[in-house]
Amino acid sequence: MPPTMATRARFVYSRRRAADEEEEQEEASSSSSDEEEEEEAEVEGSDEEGDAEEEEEEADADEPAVKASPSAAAGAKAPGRGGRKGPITISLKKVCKVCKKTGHQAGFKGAVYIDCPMKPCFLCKMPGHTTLTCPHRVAMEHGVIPAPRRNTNTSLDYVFQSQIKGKISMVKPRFLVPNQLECGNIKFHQRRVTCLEFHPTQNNVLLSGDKKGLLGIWDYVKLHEKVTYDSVHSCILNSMKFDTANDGVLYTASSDGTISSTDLDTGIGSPLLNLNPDGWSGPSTWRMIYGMDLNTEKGLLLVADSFGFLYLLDRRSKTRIGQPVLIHKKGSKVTGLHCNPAQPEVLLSSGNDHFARIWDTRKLEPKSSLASLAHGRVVNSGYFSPRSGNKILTTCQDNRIRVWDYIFGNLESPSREIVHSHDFNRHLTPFKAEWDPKDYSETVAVIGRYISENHNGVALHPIDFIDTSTGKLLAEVMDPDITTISPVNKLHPRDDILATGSSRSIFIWKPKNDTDDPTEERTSQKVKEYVYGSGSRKKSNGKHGDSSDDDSDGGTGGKNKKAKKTRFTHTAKGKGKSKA
DNA sequence: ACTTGATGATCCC
DNA sequence: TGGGATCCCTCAAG
Repeated sequence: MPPTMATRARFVYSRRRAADEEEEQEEASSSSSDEEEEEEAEVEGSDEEGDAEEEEEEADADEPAVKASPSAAAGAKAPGRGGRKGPITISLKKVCKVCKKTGHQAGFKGAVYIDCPMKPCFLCKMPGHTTLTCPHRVAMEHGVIPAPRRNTNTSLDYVFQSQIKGKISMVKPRFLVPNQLECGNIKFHQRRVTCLEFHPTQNNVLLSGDKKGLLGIWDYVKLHEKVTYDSVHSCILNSMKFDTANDGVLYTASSDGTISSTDLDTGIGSPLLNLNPDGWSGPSTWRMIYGMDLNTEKGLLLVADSFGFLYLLDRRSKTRIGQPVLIHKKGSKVTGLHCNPAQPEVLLSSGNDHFARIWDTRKLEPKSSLASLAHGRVVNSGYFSPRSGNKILTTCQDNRIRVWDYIFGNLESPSREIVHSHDFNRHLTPFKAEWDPKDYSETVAVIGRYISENHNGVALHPIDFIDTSTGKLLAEVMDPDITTISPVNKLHPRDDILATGSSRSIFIWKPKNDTDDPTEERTSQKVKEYVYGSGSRKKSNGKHGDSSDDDSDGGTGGKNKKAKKTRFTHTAKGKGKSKA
C-alpha cells in the first residue's frame, strides 16, 4: 500500500490499482486522461483562505476537509506568509506533493515511485524525462559518460616519480560478491549509523559509529559479543581509524569537534584534539570534524574541520604541528581526507566547496594543492585506490561517481563519470563509494543506492557493486527483510564480507555458498534472531524491539560493570555512566 | 493509517 | 555576504 497516497485520491487510485505499470508510467510522463475529472473541481481566483476552505468542505463532504487536504490548506496560507501575489490555485483533487500542480502525482504507487514530471530526472538530473525512463536506470552499463584521457604531466609526476609502476596486478582476481545476508544487529544504534570499520586484526569484529556519537563494537560471529560506548563523543561520529602500532586503540573524529584516542577494552577515550575548547557559542563558531586519516609512516594524524582547515597532529606527543591550513573554501566543510597508500605524504581532500584536492603534506600552504578536481556539487568522499594509489574515486551529490584512472595524467576532467543514485538527503548519512581493498586490479567499488527497485512488490534499495573501469553494475545486493536505505558500506580487508549500516541497524553479508540451504527462509530466520534478541532473550512481541533492545543481552551478567578483560561480552554504556 | 520531527545544502534576495 | 525559506524515493515514534 502506498502510505503517501492522499485520501482524496483514493477513489482514483483504487480504480487504477489493477492497472499495470505502463499506465502509471504514461501518467507520469504526460498529462493523460485521468486528470480531466479533477480539473473541474479546482477553485481558482484570489479568494481568501477562509473562503477557500469552506468551498472545499462543501465540495468534499465525504471527508473531513482539513484532514483531507493539508497541502491545499498550506497552499492557501502561503500567500499570506510569503507575500506571494496573483491568483491562488487550490486543488480539490490530487495535487502533486512536489510541484503542487494538478494532473499528476509524485510518490509511491505500490513499490514503484512515480517522479514529478515537472522536475529534472531524480537520477541523472537532466530535464525532459523521469527516473522511470532515464537511460541510466534502464541500463546501468550505459550509465557512463566517457571523458578523454590526456597524458600531460602534472606536478604529481614530481611527487611520485616512477615508483608506482609495476605495483598493479594485471590479473583480475576471483571476485565473490557478498550478496547473501548472513546476520544483522537490529537497532544496535539509537540513531542512524554514520561509519563502519573492521578491526584490523580481530577478524570478526566490526566497529560502528552513529549520529549520537555512540561507538559500537560487535563480534558478528560470536553474535552476542557486543559493546557500546556512549561517552567517547557527544554527537556525530564521522570517522574511525585504527592505530597501526596498537590495534587496541581507535582514533575517532566527531562533529563535537574532538579527536579521541579510545581504548577499546575500556571505552575510555583521551582527547587528542578539541577544536571547541571554549564550548558552545553558536553554530557560526562551532567546529566539526569530518575528515581524518593517519599517515602511518610519520605517525601523523590529519584532521580537517567544517571551516575548511586542515590540522596535523603528532600521534605520540599528541601535539599539533604547525598552524591550521585552509585547504577548502573558507567556512566550508571538509568532508573527507585520505592519505595515498603508496605515498602517504600525498593527501586527497574532498569538500563542500565542490572540489576534491590533492596535496603534498610536506609543503602545505593555502592554495598550494597539486591538483584541484572540480565537481558538480558537494563531494561526499574521495579515495585513492587501495594499493597503487594512482586512481581516484569520488562520490558527489550530483549523482555521479567520478574515476580518475591515473593521477599522473591530466586531472582536469575525470576518466569517467558514472551516473548513480546517491543523492543528498539531510536525514541520511552521505553515500560514499569505496574501493574493494581486496581487489588487486583496483576496479571494484561498493556504494548504496538511494532510489529503490520494485522487488516482488517491495521497494528495496540495493547496495551496488560497480566496475569503475567501465561503469558497469556488477551486482546489486539486497534482502527483502531490509527495506531501508544503506548509505554506509564497508568491505572486509581480507574476507569476502560486506558490512552495511542501514538506519540504526548493521548487517553482515557473505557470498552465497552452494552448500548452504538455498531457501530464503534461512536468511530471514537469521535476521529475526537478532530482531528478537540474541541468545537468552525471548521473543517479546511481534515487532522489532525498541531502544531497550540495547540492553537486551543483559542476561549475560555483569550488566552494570565495566567490560574489563572480558571483551565485547555485554552492552556497556559508557564508563560507569550507565543508569542503575 | 495517518502525522510529526529531526535538520544539511541550496537558492534567493 | 548572510539569514531564511525550501526541499524529491527517510525513518520510526506516536
